[in-house]
Amino acid sequence: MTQFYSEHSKVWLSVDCIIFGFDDGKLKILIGKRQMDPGRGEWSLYGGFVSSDESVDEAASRTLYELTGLRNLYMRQVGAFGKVDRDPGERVVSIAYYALINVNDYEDNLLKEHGLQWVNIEEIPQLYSDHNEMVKKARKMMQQKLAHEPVGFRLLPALFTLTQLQRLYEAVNGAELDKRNFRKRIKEMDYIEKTELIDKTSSKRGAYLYRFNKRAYNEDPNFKI
Amino acid sequence: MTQFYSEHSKVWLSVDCIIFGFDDGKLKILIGKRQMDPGRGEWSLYGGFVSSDESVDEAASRTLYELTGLRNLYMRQVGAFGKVDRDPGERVVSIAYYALINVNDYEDNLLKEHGLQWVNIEEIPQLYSDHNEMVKKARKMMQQKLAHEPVGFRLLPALFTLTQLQRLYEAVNGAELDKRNFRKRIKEMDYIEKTELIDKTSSKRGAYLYRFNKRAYNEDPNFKI
DNA sequence: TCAAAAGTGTTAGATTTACACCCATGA
DNA sequence: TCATGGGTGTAAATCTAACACTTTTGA
Repeated sequence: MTQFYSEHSKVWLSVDCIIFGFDDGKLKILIGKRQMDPGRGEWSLYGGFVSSDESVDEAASRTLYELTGLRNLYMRQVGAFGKVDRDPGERVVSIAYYALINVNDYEDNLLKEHGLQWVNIEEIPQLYSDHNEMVKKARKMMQQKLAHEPVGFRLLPALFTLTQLQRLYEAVNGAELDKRNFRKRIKEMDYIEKTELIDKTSSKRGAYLYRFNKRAYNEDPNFKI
Repeated sequence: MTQFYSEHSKVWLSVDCIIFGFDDGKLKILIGKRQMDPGRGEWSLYGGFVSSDESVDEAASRTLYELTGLRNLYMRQVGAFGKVDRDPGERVVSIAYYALINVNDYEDNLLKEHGLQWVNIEEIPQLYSDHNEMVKKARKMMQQKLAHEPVGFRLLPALFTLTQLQRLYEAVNGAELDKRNFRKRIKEMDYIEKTELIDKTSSKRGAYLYRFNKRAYNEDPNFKI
């Protein structure tokens, strides 16, 4: 096992997940009270260790699955966090990932089971270790991503109104958008399809429901890179 | 030592460096033939192991210093590469970093000492393990960075001509730029200062030399983020 | 005197922003 | 009938892209 690199030291590798959700017009993440030492009781991201038979990406997927029961979530690596004493107990280097989920797909009983809750991104308390840094970087990367690729629908139900979509963009960017300009821009995106369905939950008149068309997106020449 | 996480397995952590330089109008990186097993003799990035008393960032700085003799290089993390079998010998997870250096600061004897050479970014051969992936991602990130922040001067001498700067942007973007539009854009950047010095090495008439003013950059309200 | 690189402005087109009113409905 | 959120177009301003000639000088 140690034939090549035995003179070097090994470290524990963990993954930590910044799980973004959108609810009540606000961008939120899932955090919980840490249930293990060191740091028991502190607010923390959900994480896990990378084991020897899985890649780091797989460890992140597995951790997300344990937490949400969902597979194939949209997930991107944020980066490695490797200060010597970032973990108060041992030398642990952590790779952070962010994921986008539709909060409706997330069952409330899982929140209790894992002792987690949704917290508004603007009101994150002090977190364990360097987790606040991770959240900050994840948020910046996610903002950047949303500005260039239509990943927003992953935070919404399969069918959504344009107002919902606009509120989502506003929450992520932290700035209000002009309704007419926003709709003009969406209309140019062939991969956001209007359906004939109408949502009446948020207005008397009702609003058309839209959906994301993945095929149209992949065929859009503007996004062939 | 293992009081908290002993049920989990540890891994070796390495850093790999994508060192960008600009010479002869071309964007290049430093690669060499690997001098250790496994993979001896294959083209490879320069790397090293993270030791127990240094952060991952420090390991990258140290590795860059060993290689170049330079400290405080511009350096950014590319990300963690963690496939199970990415290293043919052992489980090694690697954190890639890119760095920008002025090739004139790099002494040629170091090239020989480390068995390295500058290779045009468009002509990178097949590299050891997943190093080609690292280069690809590093290049994309560097492009992105250069498009939004004036980091280009780190690839140039302290004094440079506008033509040099333009060639640099062209090499990084892989596309030609219009000379007049480019110069107009540069003129608006107060942190790129014209000097009274003239460079005559590349033309009979001579071209004004410019320099980057860090203070002006930090005070530029457009870049307060 | 001429080859080679440096330097310089203007205009058309495209994109972005600002802005206000009518519609449909359930309470 | 009215309060609420849904839906729609135009014009000004800004930004981007295209484009060609003069200058300087060493060989």
